Amino acid sequence: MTCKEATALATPFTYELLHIDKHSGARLGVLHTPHGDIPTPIYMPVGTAAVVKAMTPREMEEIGTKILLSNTYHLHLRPGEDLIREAGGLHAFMDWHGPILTDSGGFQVFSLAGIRKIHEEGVTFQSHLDGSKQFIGPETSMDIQEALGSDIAMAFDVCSPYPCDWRTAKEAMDRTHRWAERCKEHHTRPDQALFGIVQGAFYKDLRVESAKTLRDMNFIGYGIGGLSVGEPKPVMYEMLDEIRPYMPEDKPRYLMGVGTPDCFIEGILRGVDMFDCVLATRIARNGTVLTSKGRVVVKNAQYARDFTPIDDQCDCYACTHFTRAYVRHLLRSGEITGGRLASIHNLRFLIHMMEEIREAIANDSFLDYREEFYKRYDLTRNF
RNA sequence: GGGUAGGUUCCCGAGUGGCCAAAGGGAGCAGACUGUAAAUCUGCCGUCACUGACUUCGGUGGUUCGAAUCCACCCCUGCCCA
Repeated sequence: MTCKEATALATPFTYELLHIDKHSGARLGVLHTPHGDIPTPIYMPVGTAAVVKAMTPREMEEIGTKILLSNTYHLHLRPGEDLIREAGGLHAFMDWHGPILTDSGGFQVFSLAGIRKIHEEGVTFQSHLDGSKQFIGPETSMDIQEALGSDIAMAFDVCSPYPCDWRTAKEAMDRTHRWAERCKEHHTRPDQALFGIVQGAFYKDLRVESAKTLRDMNFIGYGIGGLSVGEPKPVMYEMLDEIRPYMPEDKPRYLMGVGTPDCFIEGILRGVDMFDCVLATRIARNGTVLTSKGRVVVKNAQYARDFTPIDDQCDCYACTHFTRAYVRHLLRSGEITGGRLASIHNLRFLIHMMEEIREAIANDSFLDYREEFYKRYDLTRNF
C-alpha cells in the first residue's frame, strides 16, 4: 500500500447508499464529511463570494441547509485565498461550520468566455474586476481550493456550450480528463474530497466515454457538468439516462448547476444525489418566488392586494410572518429585505422539497411524489 | 404694481421652424433568469382601424408650405424690487 492509498483510506469521506426506491430507482444516501453529514438527495445553495447573497449563515442554518457551495475563481480574485487561509479557512472566515463544496472555476471559464483563452496548461483570462491578466490551471485550482479548505473540491474542467459540434465537445472532454488527472495528482489535502466532472456536451458517445474514463480514475464523487446550459430539458435528461449505467453505485453524483423543482425530480429519478443552483436566490432578488403550485412573479401588479403568504404550505420565516402584498411592496421599493425574504423562502422551498423527496424515497413512494408534484405544480412557464 | 425666469407627453427634464409622438432619467406594466461579472438584464410606456392615421408641448389668435419651437394678447408659477 502506498502512502497515498493509506491517506485515501483514512479520508474522513464516505458515501453510504442507504436505500434505493423499489419502483423508481431513486437513491437515498448520506455523505459523511469533516464538517458533518449530508443526507442525499440534497440541494446545495450557492454562496459564490463566501456568502449566499442576501443571507446570513444563521438563516441558512434555520432553513435547514446542510451544505453550501462557494467559488474558487471569485474568491481567488477577491479577497484572495491567502487572506482566507489567514482568516482560518473559508469556514471560519464566513462563519459557516457545515460542509462546503467549492466549484473549481471551470464554470467561469465557460460563463466569462469573452475574456479568456484556454490552453493545455490552463486558462488565461482577464479579471472581470480590474481587467488584470490572470491564470488558473488544474494545479492552481487545487491550490486555491486547498487554501480555502472546503470539504469538497471540484476538478478544473472545460464546460462546452450548447449547441456545440462533436469535435469541439470531444476536445473539451479530453482536456477535462487530462486536467482531472492533473488535479488528482496535485491534490494533497486528506480532509478534502475531490470530485471529477463528467463532460461530453450532448453526445451520448462522449458522455459515456467521459463517465467511464472518470470512473476509472476513482474519484470520491462525480460531478455531471456541462448541462443546463441552454439545451431543452429532455436533452439533459437523455444525457443523464445515458451515463447512469457507468456511474459507480457507491459514489455520490452531483448534477452541477441544476436547480428547478422539476429538474430535481427528473434528476433524482435518474440517480442524481446532489444539486446546486443560483436560480432560487437570483429569481428571488428579481421578484419571483417558487410555490407548491408553481412559480409566482410576486412583484407583479396582481399581487398588490394579496394578503396571503407567498406559499401557505411553507414554514419559512417569510411565509409565517408576511404577505405577498408586503413582499411585493418591499421588492418594488428596492428594499433589501424584499430580496432577503424572497430568498429565505425560495431556499427553504427547495430544501423542504428535498426533505419530502428523501422521505418519499425511504418509503418507496417517489413515483407517487413525482405524480403529485406534476399534478399541482404549474410548469407552463418553464419552472 | 415693476422686473425677471419659466409653464413640454404620469413626474423630472432635453428640445427653440421641417430629420418631433418629441432625447434622457424616474415611475408604471410585462418578460427573462439553472456549477452568480445579475438587488441584473430586456421589451413596452399619447390614441387607434398601428409599414399608416389622428390628437398633444399653459390658453387664444396669428406668421409660415410647415410651429413645442417665431409674433401678439391672456392665464398661471418661482425669484427679485416696490
